[in-house]
Amino acid sequence: MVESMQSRSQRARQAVLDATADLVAEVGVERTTIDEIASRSGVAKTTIYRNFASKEVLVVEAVHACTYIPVVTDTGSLRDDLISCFSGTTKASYDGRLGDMMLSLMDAAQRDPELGRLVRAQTDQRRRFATTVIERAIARGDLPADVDVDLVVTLLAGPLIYTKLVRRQRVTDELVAAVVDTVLSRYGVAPPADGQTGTLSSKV
Amino acid sequence: MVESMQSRSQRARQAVLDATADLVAEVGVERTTIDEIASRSGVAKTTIYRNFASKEVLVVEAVHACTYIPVVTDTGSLRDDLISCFSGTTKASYDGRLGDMMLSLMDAAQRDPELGRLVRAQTDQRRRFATTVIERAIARGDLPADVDVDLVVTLLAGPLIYTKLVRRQRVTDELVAAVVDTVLSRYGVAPPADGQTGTLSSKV
DNA sequence: CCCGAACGCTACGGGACCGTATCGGCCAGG
DNA sequence: CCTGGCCGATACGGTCCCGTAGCGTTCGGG
Repeated sequence: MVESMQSRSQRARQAVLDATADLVAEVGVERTTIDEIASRSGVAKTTIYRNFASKEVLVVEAVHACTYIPVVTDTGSLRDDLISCFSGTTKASYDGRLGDMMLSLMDAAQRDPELGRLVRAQTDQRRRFATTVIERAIARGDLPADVDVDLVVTLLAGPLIYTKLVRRQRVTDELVAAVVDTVLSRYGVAPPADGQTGTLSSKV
Repeated sequence: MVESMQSRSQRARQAVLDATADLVAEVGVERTTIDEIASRSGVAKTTIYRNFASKEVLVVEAVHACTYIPVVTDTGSLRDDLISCFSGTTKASYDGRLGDMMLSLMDAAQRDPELGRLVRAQTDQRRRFATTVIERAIARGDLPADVDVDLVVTLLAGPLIYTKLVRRQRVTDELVAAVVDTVLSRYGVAPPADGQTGTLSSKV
């Protein structure tokens, strides 16, 4: 009953989730087939059907297995924390395999409730990191208390995700800084004097 | 050789494009099948194959057939023109059938060059409307000449498209105004004094 | 050491689409 | 009127994928 007692099951399971993530990233959710997952992972199709109820469940677990959780910094500077937060989430989450999966996941989420919940959870989770940073700034008095936090998060995340998913361009540090500075300027937080778009603190 | 001499061909063609758009909006590009298009449109599968080389070509033409082109206003007020522009494109383009097609199109565009060009063209076209408005404001002196127009468009369009496609929420007039005002404040253009997010001019 | 549980392999029937061929019917131009 | 060209309907072989069954094998705990 203990978790660590399984060994070859566990290895097989991981191989299946890996192959699923790879396939979804390559050909999308729809074109991902159990047969292909089986042949890539080296796990028999029978075994996959024994362990996963449906392709959707499989995809959900595969996404969870490769989701990155950023470290939310607390430097005392709202601007630096936001830049760090969005550099982290955007780079680590939307680059690499998960980035290639997102569009297909969001598309499939329109029709499958299971995947719909998954995408919503992922989106909410990402937003919560930024929300935390902003609420801390409000508590410090760096932002007015009546700021619409949800709106601010949308103003910050929107251009970055749009750049990545719709325009299919790299999200550079300069873009992140420019977005953060633009939004903060509306609330009276000025960007650093040296250079218009500022430079990212080296720890990213 | 004249266009108006075809009649039943023309009707059939339109029925096929309509059915294709409906299907893509409902079930996505991948699950859209020629058989189903045939049965919905009442046009024989044979005829469809005679007139369209591939499903991708068919989808491209279907999208073109239902693309809305907004009227770019020129009121002399940058703020009003931007709000009008983005209200128009976001509402008319991303609501309705085209809105339901976009995610699936963008996903499919990752793998099919034909659809990739289509999505890119659509995106560029939308951006050009905003670009026009902004460049006119620069010419008037309402904005500094060294403004990064491309960045501004991204800052404006990003939150709206993100709200629509990723969060699956309605893009309200209030959101459009809030986004425009936030971005313009960075460049010294102040929102109207009455109310924080401003009210949309009635002509939208 | 040994037995049971889980796995790998192969094979199967069924279904969905594809793209094409065949043929009969209908509409338009000459 | 009548003929050529386009359309509609049907049918077909082929391919891919599904989900399950049967059976031999292998690994791990007792």
